[in-house]
Amino acid sequence: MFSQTSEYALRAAVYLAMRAPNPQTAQQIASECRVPTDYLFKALQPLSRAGLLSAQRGKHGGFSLTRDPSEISILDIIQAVDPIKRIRHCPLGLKEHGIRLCPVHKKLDDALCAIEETFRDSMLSDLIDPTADIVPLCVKPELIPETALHAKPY
Amino acid sequence: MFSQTSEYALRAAVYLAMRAPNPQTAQQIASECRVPTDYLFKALQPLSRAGLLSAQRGKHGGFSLTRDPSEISILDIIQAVDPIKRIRHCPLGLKEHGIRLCPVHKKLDDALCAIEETFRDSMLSDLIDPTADIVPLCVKPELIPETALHAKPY
DNA sequence: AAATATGTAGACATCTTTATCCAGATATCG
DNA sequence: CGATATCTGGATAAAGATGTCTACATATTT
Repeated sequence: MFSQTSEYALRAAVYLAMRAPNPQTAQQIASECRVPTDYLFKALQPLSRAGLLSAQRGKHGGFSLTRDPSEISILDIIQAVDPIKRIRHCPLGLKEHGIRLCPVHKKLDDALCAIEETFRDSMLSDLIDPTADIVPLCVKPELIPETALHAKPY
Repeated sequence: MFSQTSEYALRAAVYLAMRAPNPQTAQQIASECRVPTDYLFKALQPLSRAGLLSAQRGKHGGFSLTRDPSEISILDIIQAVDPIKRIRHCPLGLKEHGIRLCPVHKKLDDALCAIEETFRDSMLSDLIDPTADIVPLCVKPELIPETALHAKPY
């Protein structure tokens, strides 16, 4: 339903949010998020192009979010990587009635619309609430390396 | 988001509902629903196997729904053709906490759940309400051949 | 400037989805 | 029974998604 690429991008974004504002290398992200390292670059490229994250080359480089996690939604990530294709015109391409959708496609589009709205209201910060008893990416709090948690930005 | 195959299957199901209980040939369905004829068979096979429609070979054969359109939901069609894959376990495969989902995947699964519920409540009969000013498949009422509309079952 | 750590980009491989083709099975009609 | 209409199922092709590999560009450190 949601593409593998969006799943990867979302994991990475959440991971970066957890460590914001410190940049994290592709190696780190890939390893913690269980994403194939080489493919991760592909998944992050659209996020970079959309201006959601910045990439820094060279030693102490890596990826970091360009905004506060409270200002980036799941929808931002999804739309950048693998946009939800709303149904705007009749998929049968009939011109008898152009814009208005028949009940079938209206229903399908309603579902897509609902997903958009749900994801629009879900900020990365909501997903990493430290008071919750489960932290994202299915890693227990005590498994997150102290060094990473308390790292200072360069 | 939804596969092409489900879209085709849904179109066919709605078309059959509009003409129920008369069987319609793949040719008719394909032509009216704008589905590649040869591919239509593939799309309908899972519906047939799920017992949602029955296929009759030979002259005056064709496909027909096995239940009243008011008792077949969009979800029935979707699940038969291209099931919605709910997120039941952590996609990262970590065993630290098995069943309960972290906030990220919980959110994604909530969206999938909402789709299921919406589609579960949408019956084919709802989509072909003759009092609506738009009939499904984006064909105007007057474009539906009289012969088809008033055909009697064999 | 050289060495090293990192992201970028394009080529390629593999798998899945979508689409096409065709020989065969089966039902109806005359 | 023979001819015709129709669905079935398997082979194959084309396109897109996913995954891997490698040469290269750029930033940091010494």
